Amino acid sequence: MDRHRGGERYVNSNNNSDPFHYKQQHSRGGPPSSRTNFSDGSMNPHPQHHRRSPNAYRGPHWPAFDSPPRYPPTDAVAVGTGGGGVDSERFHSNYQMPPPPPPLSGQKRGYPFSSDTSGSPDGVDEGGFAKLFVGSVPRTATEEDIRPLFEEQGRVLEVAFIRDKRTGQQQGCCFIKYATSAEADRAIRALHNQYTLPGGIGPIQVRYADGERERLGAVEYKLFVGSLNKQATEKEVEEIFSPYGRVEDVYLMRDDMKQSRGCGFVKYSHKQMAMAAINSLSGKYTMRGCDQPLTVRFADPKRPKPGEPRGSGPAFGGPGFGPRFPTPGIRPPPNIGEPLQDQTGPNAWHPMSPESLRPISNQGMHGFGNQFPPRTTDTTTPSSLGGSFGSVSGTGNGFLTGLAASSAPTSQLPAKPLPTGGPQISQLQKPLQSPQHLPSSGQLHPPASTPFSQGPTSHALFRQMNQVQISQSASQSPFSQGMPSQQSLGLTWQSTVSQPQMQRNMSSAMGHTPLSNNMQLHVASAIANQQQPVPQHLVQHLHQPPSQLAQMLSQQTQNLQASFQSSQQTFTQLQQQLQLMQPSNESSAVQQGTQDVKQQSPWPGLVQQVAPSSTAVQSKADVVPASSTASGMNQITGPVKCNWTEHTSPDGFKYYYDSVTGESRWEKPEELISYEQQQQKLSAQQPRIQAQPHGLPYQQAQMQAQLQCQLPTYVQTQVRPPQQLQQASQGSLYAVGMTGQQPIQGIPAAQEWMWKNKPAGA
DNA sequence: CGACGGGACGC
DNA sequence: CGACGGGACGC
Repeated sequence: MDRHRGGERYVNSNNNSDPFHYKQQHSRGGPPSSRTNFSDGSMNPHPQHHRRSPNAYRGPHWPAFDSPPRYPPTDAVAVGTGGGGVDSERFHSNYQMPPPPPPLSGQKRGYPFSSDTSGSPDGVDEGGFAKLFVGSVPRTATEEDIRPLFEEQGRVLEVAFIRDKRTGQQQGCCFIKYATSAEADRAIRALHNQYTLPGGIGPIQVRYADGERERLGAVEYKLFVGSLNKQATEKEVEEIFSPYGRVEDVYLMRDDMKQSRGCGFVKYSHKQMAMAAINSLSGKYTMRGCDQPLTVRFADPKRPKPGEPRGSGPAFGGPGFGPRFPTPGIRPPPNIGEPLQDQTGPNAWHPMSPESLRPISNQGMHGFGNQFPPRTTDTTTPSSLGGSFGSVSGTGNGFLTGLAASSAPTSQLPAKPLPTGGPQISQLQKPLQSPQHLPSSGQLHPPASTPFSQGPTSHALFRQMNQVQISQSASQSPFSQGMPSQQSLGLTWQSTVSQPQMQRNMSSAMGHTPLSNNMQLHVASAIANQQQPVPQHLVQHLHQPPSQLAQMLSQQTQNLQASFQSSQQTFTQLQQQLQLMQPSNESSAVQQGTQDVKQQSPWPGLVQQVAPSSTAVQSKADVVPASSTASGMNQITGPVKCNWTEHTSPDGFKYYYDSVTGESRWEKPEELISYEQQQQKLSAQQPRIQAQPHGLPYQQAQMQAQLQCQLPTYVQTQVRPPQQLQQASQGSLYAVGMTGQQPIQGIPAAQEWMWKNKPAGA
């Protein structure tokens, strides 16, 4: 059980085995009717093992369908160790439907982009609902035990226990119908493997019911990845692929001994992401310790195993080859070879905004572009979907995530991840990899959630935060163990501290910047894997009263936040610049491919912008506690910065989002306008410092390596010559995000370190 | 150079 | 009735 990692993988899912004991049947859950009382979020009727921070969203108030919640309500509660009381008794079978999500505020046309899979404006999915399958439900559970929990995440239309047809006894699982996939998604993220019902043996499993994904038009793009380092973990693989889009799932093929076979599968929710990954990685990226580059191509349809009819099986498209259309209605582009632009996206909406397509289009053809047979090219999707998918889900997590996210302005999808310096980098840069990835990844998913930070974003955040807890409680997860590397610098200290606090800070600090998603995720994972070196200064204080310690941490957190903020800003800016620059090379860039784009990437700009900001931050980073977040940010941003970023809605309309305030509008904000003008001037003045394609990365690598060995992440952002600032900021990101880095000196993570640093050809 | 898991899926 | 058998890109 290590897999299961969907969007947020590595949640250490302990799939305990089933608890089928208990009996007692119960209410059926028809549509809710009367009212209830769980007005107070606090009423966490289900205390118990892993309850994550209690109601992220409580009660009647609907969390998220509105504007981006800036500060997720994390009343973080201690990690549930043992929850106690159970007030389930308080519930009676009456439930009140939470009020429908409030209308979007401030948006002209309501939801510019629906957050649900189908893309329907009213937020209702196909058939008006999205059904989830929930496993590990104690047989004794009643609707009262379940519904409130799920209602925290969305409008629950129905709760239906699966029971033995004959005996009527519950089977330990149930179906939950949500009004939309966005809500279902949220529930998955928030609850899957994260909450153990009273009487339950393990955390509930929450995922789409068999066939739901297909029914909802979801599609996944599965890539086969070969030539992986056999020591690599799912997480590491994810990191390599995340620059091209949110990685929905990573599955490594292992032998009986659980040894990796050196190959596996990576899933994305959009073809563009998959193609970008193929074009950028296949044959070009070599994992540390490997002597040959990765092979990345669309996966063949899964070979159906006898007797594995579960799930919708081949919903359409069957395992083999059938129609390869993602969704019934949508058909793939005529020519397969033609990558780019097809909107074959699973979802109906036109996947990427025009701009987004631009970059991507470049990828279409490149060295390996044609590695994959035509068929796979676009089809893959369906088939994989149908074939393996019905049952796939495991993860629960992500799935529709991608879809939901897609609603977001995937606009910048394409931007190619400035992936590794070039085709043949690798070994040395290995560590670098990540940093490079990050930026792009930000572009990939982020924007998505940004505007509507509600759904995905905030949830993701939550989930991540929650996971932290989980991971901690389940610190022995296979993942955390084998990944010394994860404890990337500095972050470790958090372990000692109060998670809640940390979470709160973090969440408030990073909640909405477009690029922040990733960071959150990484940060969370980093935190989750703490358990190791604790910075000296912290150690010294360990004997202090908790309160003080907490405070200290709090401060550090702030510092961290500052760093993040600046990093985020940096990337945001980067992103902006990218946008600015791209227009110029529209299609002309097509044949140039990745590399070129890379060069264009705003390194220069970054430097300029970042410099001032980082500087500002520095001073504060170390000392200033609280206020640093807000003020620091502004300062960071200084004159050169603008929180507004332009995005394109699925329907092609541009809109603007303020990463700081969370505000979004259709009209272009003055600030942005002037900001852009400013930028143009700058870029005009400073021609681009052509970062040597390979050179830069390498430098970064070194620098990072050094930094990593010395300071805690947040400190890294500090002082450094402007020129290096960019690196510094990246370094911090990297540190945070990357797991695969070199271990901190003196703390050799034995094997990991070994293999990672193993000479390439070795 | 490898190729598909994860518990469970009603009315 | 149940699921076997066949099978495959490009490097």
